[in-house]
Amino acid sequence: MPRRTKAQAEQTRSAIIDAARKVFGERGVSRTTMEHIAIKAGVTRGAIYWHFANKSALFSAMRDQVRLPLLDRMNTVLHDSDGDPLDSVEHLLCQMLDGVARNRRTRETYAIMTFKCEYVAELEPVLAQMTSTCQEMLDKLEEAYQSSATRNLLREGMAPRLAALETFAFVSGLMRMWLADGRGRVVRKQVRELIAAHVATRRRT
Amino acid sequence: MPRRTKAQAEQTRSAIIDAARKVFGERGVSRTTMEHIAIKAGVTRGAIYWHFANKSALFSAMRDQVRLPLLDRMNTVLHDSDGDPLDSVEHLLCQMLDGVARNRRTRETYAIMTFKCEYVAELEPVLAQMTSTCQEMLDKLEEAYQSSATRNLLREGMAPRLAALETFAFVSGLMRMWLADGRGRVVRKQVRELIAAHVATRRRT
DNA sequence: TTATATACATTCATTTGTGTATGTAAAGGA
DNA sequence: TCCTTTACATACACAAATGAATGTATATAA
Repeated sequence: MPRRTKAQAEQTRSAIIDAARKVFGERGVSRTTMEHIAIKAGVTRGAIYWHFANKSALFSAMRDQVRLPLLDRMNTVLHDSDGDPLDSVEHLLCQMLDGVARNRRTRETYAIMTFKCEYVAELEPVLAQMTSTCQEMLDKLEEAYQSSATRNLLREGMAPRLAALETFAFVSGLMRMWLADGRGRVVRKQVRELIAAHVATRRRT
Repeated sequence: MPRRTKAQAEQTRSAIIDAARKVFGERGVSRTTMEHIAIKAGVTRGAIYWHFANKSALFSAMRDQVRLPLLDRMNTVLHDSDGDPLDSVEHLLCQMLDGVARNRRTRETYAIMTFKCEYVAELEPVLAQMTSTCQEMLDKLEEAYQSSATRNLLREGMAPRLAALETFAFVSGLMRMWLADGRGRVVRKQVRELIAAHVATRRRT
């Protein structure tokens, strides 16, 4: 095997991440071996250990591929303070679910993070990080609801903080249902309606 | 070690399950060894293999300790057709979250099922079972909302099916948040209000 | 009372995975 | 052109972990 150029190396690196995502999805994170990933990627374990310190580093790399774009979108969508904040919330939720629906990489990664890994030991910090991301989104949501309350757009008697918590619980659960739905399509076809219905409960009548 | 009587055997069996729950919670399911469990339970692996075929059988036994009671409560609470169905729903949701809050066994088991196990291979059927349980609850919820619509108690323009799906997503996410909250108490203190607020969005004004 | 099944403990063979160490050939810089 | 570094492949040592096999003493049924 000749030594590869830098561009080729970058390509194998991403091939390794792709392979990891597939195998993680099939066998679960803890049951997949570096060897499994190597075979799927068409390299040897040596190559993987060259690019990543260990399995959890590889896991993190995979996760970052979807985490960072999400953070971007969250900030973008919830921060255009011109229109109706409730529209922004609805738009964000649709974007999030749409991203999962349309982008295979995103979908598979979320499925792994939800059903195919254990948040202990080296992955415990990941859980903490997720918690802080959630906290951030919670705050953003509360802001949006607060802002819509100020503009007299929020349903009366609805506390922004509680509304934000409820919305967050809703998307969190919805995402989970979507992923678990498999080929059932029970949830997937109605996602848009569901989100609209949810946000509608926030709108002043 | 003398041979134990049947009652004693039953006691060791449940001690093994208790130990498994603890170790699963600490190290995650796939990283816990039969040896770990055995040590925690004060027995040897031989004892565990006598009572359970393997780790996933042990996992199932642990799970059944909380799953079966839940099914009972679901049927009980959502089936007393005298009162306001919306009250029944609210009561059920409170019961579910309360169960997790009050009963350590329930709480730890749910935490394991949510964050500390991978639904692949032998645990794949577990996921399928969970899906069917969810389906059942969804149907029950839809029934309740349908019934409250018939009695003119449901908010106008709210479709029972969508409302049920949204409620389910809500509890599902709420449970997850509750479990992830750890000692933060951000969510836990407001659970009752949250549930009340959620069900309030269903009530006709 | 005796035989048998029970409820474990102990031991063993085998597999499997990890991390590292070492090998290697070509890329890239001087 | 030559030397160093890169990007891997190969090989090795070590540490679990599993499940089965075997041992054993006693409940328990007949």
